[in-house]
Amino acid sequence: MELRHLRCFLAVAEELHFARAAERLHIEQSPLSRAIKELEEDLGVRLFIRNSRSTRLSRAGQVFKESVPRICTALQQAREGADLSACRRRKQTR
Amino acid sequence: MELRHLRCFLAVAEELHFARAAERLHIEQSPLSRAIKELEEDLGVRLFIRNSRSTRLSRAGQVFKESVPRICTALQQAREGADLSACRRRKQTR
DNA sequence: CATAATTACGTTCGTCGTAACCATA
DNA sequence: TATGGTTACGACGAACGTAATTATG
Repeated sequence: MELRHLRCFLAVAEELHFARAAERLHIEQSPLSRAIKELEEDLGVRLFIRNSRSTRLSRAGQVFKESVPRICTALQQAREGADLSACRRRKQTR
Repeated sequence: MELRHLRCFLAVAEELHFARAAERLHIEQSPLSRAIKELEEDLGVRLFIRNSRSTRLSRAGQVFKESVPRICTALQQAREGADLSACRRRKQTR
């Protein structure tokens, strides 16, 4: 799994539409479709139920969607924490 | 930032030695060095203080290291949550 | 001068986009 | 038959490994 997969998942989970999600991500539908497929294979679980007229979250997809924000928050906190302590250090240093 | 970068960071942060960390990751020292550099550039912060004889965490690196486990936990929970609900669904379905 | 990290360089693999394809309402 | 998702395929960029380089204790 890579963060790219999570970004793709989130877009599709929110749009429930591959074409719109792809547009939002500034990529084409084809790599998006593949990314979701890769993620599903990695997890061993189908995240979306899609027939050729509609896309909706599977049960597993719903649960997964709920946990993604926690990952994003953790990532952001890591970023900010590092940045903040570097700023403080820069202050101390001069 | 990609998860690859976090895996690399964690290995170096724990080993405090690029060669050992690389070995542990089953990659060479060279891509590892680059990955750390990329991460540092992405964060805009130096994570390790390294001269050619030793490697140690910077202040920002220490803070970052503390936040990485939270990310890993969140990722694992997402994985398990999806997997679990898929199992439950399979049970229900039959 | 030995050890540890980085840079140079060519190769390989992954990801992309275009286009053809398949499925269903 | 129009719409929406997937598969095929060639091109490009990112990541790798080997080897040369730099730096310092």
